[in-house]
Amino acid sequence: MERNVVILDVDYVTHDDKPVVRLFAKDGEDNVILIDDSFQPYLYVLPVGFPEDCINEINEELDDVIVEEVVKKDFQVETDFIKVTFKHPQILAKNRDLLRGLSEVAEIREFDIPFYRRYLINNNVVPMTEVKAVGQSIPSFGNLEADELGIEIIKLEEPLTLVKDNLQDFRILSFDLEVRNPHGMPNSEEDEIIMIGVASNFGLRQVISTKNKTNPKESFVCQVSSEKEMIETFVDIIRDNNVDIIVGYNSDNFDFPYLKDRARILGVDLDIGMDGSSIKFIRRGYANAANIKGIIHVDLYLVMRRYMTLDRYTLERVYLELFGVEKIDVPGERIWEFWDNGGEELDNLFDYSLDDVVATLEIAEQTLPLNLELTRIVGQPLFDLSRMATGQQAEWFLVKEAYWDDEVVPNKPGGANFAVRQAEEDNEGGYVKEPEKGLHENLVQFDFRSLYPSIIISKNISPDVIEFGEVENIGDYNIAPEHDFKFKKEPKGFIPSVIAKILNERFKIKKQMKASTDETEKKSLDVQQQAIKRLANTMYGIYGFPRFRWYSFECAKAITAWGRQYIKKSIKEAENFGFYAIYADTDGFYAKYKKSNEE
DNA sequence: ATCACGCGGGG
DNA sequence: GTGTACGCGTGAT
Repeated sequence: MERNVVILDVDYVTHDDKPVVRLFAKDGEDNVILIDDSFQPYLYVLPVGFPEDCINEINEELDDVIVEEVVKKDFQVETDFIKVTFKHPQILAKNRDLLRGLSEVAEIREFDIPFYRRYLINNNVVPMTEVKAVGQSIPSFGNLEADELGIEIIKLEEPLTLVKDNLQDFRILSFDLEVRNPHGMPNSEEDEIIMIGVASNFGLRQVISTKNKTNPKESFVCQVSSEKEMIETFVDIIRDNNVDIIVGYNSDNFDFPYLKDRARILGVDLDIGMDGSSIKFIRRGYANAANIKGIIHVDLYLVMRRYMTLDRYTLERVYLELFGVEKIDVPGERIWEFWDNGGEELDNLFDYSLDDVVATLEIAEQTLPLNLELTRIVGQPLFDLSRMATGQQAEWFLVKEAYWDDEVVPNKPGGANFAVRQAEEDNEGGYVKEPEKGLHENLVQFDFRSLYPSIIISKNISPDVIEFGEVENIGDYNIAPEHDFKFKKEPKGFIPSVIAKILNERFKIKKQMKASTDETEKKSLDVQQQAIKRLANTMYGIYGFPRFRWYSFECAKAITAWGRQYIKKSIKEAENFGFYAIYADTDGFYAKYKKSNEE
């Protein structure tokens, strides 16, 4: 059978000792899980000497692996690698150190790329796009029973093919808890949930509570008899409304953990996952991320920290910044009093609860389009992408590009290397001319368009074309000011070529945008080009952070050195025409016109 | 200066 | 889960 579905998320499970990728997808109101058991984990080994010697050594040490010689590019140079394919990602992880320690092994590569991410990249499966799935509909898989869960399970028989990639109409639901906490911060063991606010982009506006407004007739409150019923009602709302994306504000750290604790205490099942599973908390560094299989949970707090630069990121502050409107505010430590006192105060608390959850929804509607575009460009799930730093987004984009370029990706800098790098002085950054005090009138403004990306492309700044040794013909190189780092003019470096490619894509989109007469399409194209711009601008940052794969302090220094040279040169040039810069920063300056005989 | 530590958001 | 945030301000040394 074949069926067009939208890919929402991905994971893998172990079935008969084999890793099986599961793609959580939707076809309208139908939940579909696609099963693919055809993909196997692998890593690359760089041999010390003859590949055969290395292959023999690996075969002696490891059972149940496929060992083969392959030619891949390493910093653009065709290189003999050995590809080692394992039966399971965990077996790969277990044998990494052993492989690294072998005498014929110089280096291991691509050993730390999560299995599901490798799957998406290598199979060109892009989350939040519509694809055609060809396979066999099966009644059950592992502990999944299709009828029982009300889903369809399709075992894939052919590679997925893209149908549509600019989908926008996802069903978004926001939620927010209010808690009765008279003794400081809420404690889930003692403090009950008193309200659950829900709002959606398909018209839902509701607060579930055990109390009601003074005038229940014209009320948005859904009154229930207990906290337990409150949670059950919330679960039903999620189940019944075919939700694609659930959003909250700080919901990774507060709402979902709290909800899960209370549900456990009250004996409520939170089995809202497409596979019948409950909310799970995935460790990400020191923080947890709340995950529901088949429903994408986006914590907007994390998104907003990347989306805009503010001194604080409270819901109120972010909302004010985005919409210029003050929200209703109830101080957290007084919520319990409003609840207990009832009357007008309780009415206000209900209004506050609804206001919060509606604000959260509005923020989602404002910011998710960009993140959907980034998801499709980067090629990793929205759940992951919304929790990545921009540098990580750029890195996973590059990992994908590297695969299709036949490049083996560099390892993350680490270990002893890391300490040395960290000790290095900070990169100088852009040129800043402190603004002159006073009120300036009749200023002219000058700035470079995407200065750093342009420099990376025009000077071919890339770790794979940097030359540290003596060179024969200096004319074959771009020489960075101040530091004299040498970059080959040919061939084009990996990162410059990737940036050139996406900026070209951006150019095409902007042209389409201008030509388009459809407002919705225009808007969507605009978001696409913004997403690309963000990614291109982040590439510079990739060079400057010591824990990224393409870290290169030399490249980072060369970019800013050229940047300073360009801006200073422009200021000087402007002076020749009688313009005097009163303030400059990195890629632009403000100047005023002065007559030649004036001071 | 340098370092270790802890915080953010949420109620 | 082929894993272990991050960047900044504070107060102590």
